[in-house]
Amino acid sequence: MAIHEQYEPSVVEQKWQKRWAEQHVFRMARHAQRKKKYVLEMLPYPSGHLHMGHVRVYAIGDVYARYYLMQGMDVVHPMGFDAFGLPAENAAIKDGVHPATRTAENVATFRQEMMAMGYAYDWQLELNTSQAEYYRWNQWFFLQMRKKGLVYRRTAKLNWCTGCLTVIANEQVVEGHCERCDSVVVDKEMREWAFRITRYSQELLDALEGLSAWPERIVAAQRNWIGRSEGAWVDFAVEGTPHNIRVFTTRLDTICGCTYVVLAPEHPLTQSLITAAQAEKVRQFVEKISKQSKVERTDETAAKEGVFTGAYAQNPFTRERVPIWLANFVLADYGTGAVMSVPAHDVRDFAFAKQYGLPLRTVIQPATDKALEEPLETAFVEDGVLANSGSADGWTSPEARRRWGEWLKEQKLGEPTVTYRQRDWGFSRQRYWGTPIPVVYCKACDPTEEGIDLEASQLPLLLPPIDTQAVIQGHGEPPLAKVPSFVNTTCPKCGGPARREVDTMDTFVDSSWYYARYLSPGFEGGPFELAKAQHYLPIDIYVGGPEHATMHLLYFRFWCRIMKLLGLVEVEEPAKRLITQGIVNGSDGRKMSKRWGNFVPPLEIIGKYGADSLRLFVLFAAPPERDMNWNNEQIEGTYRFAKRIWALAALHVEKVKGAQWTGPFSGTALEVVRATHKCIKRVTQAIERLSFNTAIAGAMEFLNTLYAAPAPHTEEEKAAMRFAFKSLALVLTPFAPHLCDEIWEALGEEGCTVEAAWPSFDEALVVDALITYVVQVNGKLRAELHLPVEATEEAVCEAARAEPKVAALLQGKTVKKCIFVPKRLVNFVVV
RNA sequence: GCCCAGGUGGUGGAAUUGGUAGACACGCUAGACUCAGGAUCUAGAGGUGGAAACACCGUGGAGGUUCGAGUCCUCUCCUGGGCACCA
Repeated sequence: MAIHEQYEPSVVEQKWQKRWAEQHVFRMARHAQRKKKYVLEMLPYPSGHLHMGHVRVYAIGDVYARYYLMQGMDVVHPMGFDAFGLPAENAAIKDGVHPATRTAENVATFRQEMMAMGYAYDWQLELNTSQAEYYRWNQWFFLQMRKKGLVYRRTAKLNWCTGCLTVIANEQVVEGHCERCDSVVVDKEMREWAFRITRYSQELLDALEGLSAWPERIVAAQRNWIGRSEGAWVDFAVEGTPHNIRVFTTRLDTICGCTYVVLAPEHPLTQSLITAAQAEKVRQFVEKISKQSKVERTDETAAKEGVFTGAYAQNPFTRERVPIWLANFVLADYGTGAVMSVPAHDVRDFAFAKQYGLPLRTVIQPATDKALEEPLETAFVEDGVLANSGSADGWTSPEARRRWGEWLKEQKLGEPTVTYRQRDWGFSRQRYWGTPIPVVYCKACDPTEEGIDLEASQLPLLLPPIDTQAVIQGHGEPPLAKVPSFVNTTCPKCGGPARREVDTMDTFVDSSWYYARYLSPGFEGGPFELAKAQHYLPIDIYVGGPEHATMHLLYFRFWCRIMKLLGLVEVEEPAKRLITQGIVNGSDGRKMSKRWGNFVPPLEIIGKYGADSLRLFVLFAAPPERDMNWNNEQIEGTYRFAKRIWALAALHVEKVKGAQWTGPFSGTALEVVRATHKCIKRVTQAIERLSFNTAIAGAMEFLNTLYAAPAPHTEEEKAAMRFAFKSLALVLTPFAPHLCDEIWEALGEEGCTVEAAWPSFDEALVVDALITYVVQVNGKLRAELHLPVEATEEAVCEAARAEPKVAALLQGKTVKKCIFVPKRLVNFVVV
């Protein structure tokens, strides 16, 4: 369309989307000799349609992809689909449509809607995790990791989601509910497969230090999640038996104040400790607790309950005899499943001791203040100075922990140690629509069901075709168990009859390494081409939601280490810089959802205002990392901005497109040139510091200046205006690419904006000829001066004093001091 | 309880290093154009007082440092998020 016609976004946008695709503008290695830049947004699950959250993340990534292209880099910017997963399977339960069919439809829709947004993707790199050419490498990784002892099968009380009807990982449980579907999560004793991510707990923690370009909140969330805790284990001998109770404590300094020990009811020693007198009480207690779910048990408001076992242990420090109790608040799977209780110096122990009438002993006194008042009204939990602790009296808490830790080790009674809150990553899912686990069970070769690995040559192990309605029913049984042709197989070892594993893998496995596969998506000789990975990794900028802080973002850091261990990559950390975008809420501030009737489909907005205006809106309304609300009036505002650019271009472009001016600019032309340089500087720096909203504001301000400028008449003025429009098209193209390319073309320029160089600015022209000086008297604003840039300090102060208002205030006073800030202000300090 | 973000007009948000608080935009008001509405353009606008000039007050609250504080320090309140009977 011609620029003098009315602005019609759909026409402009389709034209340029087609042209970009035809000319392969965004193809990886199009300029292979350039420095690489890998810009990536987290790959989406293809649900029905793109929503505003997607529009926002991809718009953020797109700004950088286009910006770095123009900065002369070889930009990789791929997109793909996290296509396995529950929603498609849940839909199949309802309507019997095979997940593969539905997923294919959804992928097509997603791709089409993304294209309508004009994102700068290299679609040649597209990948789909539900395709065998992708998931076969999940299976390959599984086999490699098994060889390294990083995968194992275990029986445990697992998190069973009552909605998804599958086991889920610890990371996916939020306050006792499923992170995905919000259903209640219950305990279920099951066998499952797990990755030994805890082997890397310390490394994952240490390396957080190096992630300086990750948001602090994500780093902090991971640190919390890993939950490193320094302390010591100590063995308490059980009186009259050969057993020891091993406790874990972070407060070894308080050990002389230990007046009882407590075991988790599930502790392996529990049964052997019970005395006849207490047997019935203990049995009832254990039964009661075993019926409670993890959620009930770990609810802090729940009553602390316990029971005396009848047995005693010996404190290895004081040689005292202390009773052994069981209690609901002691967790079997943290530390050693047993604690030493020091009621005087631990809030929880204090409450428990009061409740059951157990004794307290104060062994720590505040370092500075006077001694604690007895009896204690609350536990004193801070570090201090030891008391009532024999020869250790007077030591400080840290000193006691260190010295006693050494002593324990010498005596072989204990040892300083570190525990972590993080658990191994259980990845078995009792679902169909995921990667089959390449393992079989053979009664003859593998009686304990550890699983026998397939040979690498037997991969991929394909998901079998199924009668959807018969197999996917949502009853909580693994659907694959209902497919005899899949289940029944032969043992790779003995050739006898065997059964296949029927669980599939967590989809977080898929997203743990996809970023490496993008670089060579069709590669068949391994998960990816090593040379490509070496050249393009790590990801330079990774954009995605903060909700993945302790799930995907932790798993993919783990997996990167696995890939390094396997010699596949050289880097340890997958992503240098992380940007976590805020949520797009509805206009009422609530989560955008059909339920609240505040849902705005992007496609509708594209149809009404165009993709450029939508991109401008999501980037202008708030800084990328902050939450924002959709606003029907603000989108009108960005649309108006787009129309104003178009209208002014229509007015001038034809007249100025051939204008040439080599000499220095002057008069109104110079003002236009200065405004242009100012705009380039502002936008460039704003992009660099992730402040896209102010980048757009800078362009808006520039446009307002151009509106206010007189229409160009002379060749000089025309050349200045041409320069202004060229620059505007270049700096705004990361935000509104279609519109900018149209203007670029109307100006008679070749190709498209992303193939042009990012404009540079002249620092000398960024400063106005006249500087506004603020004149203060005692720090209060009293006058404004407009003086030439070259005015000296003396001249400025002189002019300031001459201002009538200032002169009046200085009348009869002594100027103690005169503060001069170049190009900014003068402040007279008077008394 | 611990950790992380935040708190600025009617609204979304600006304010690299302490230096004109409120850029830019929405909404609003007035005017122009129009038969009219919409669109568009022009102008106005933190609050209080005042016809105006102008004055005073103003970045959750209280102190402090400084010629000068949204910005730095101390304490405190509130909102959102993460972790947690974690020994």
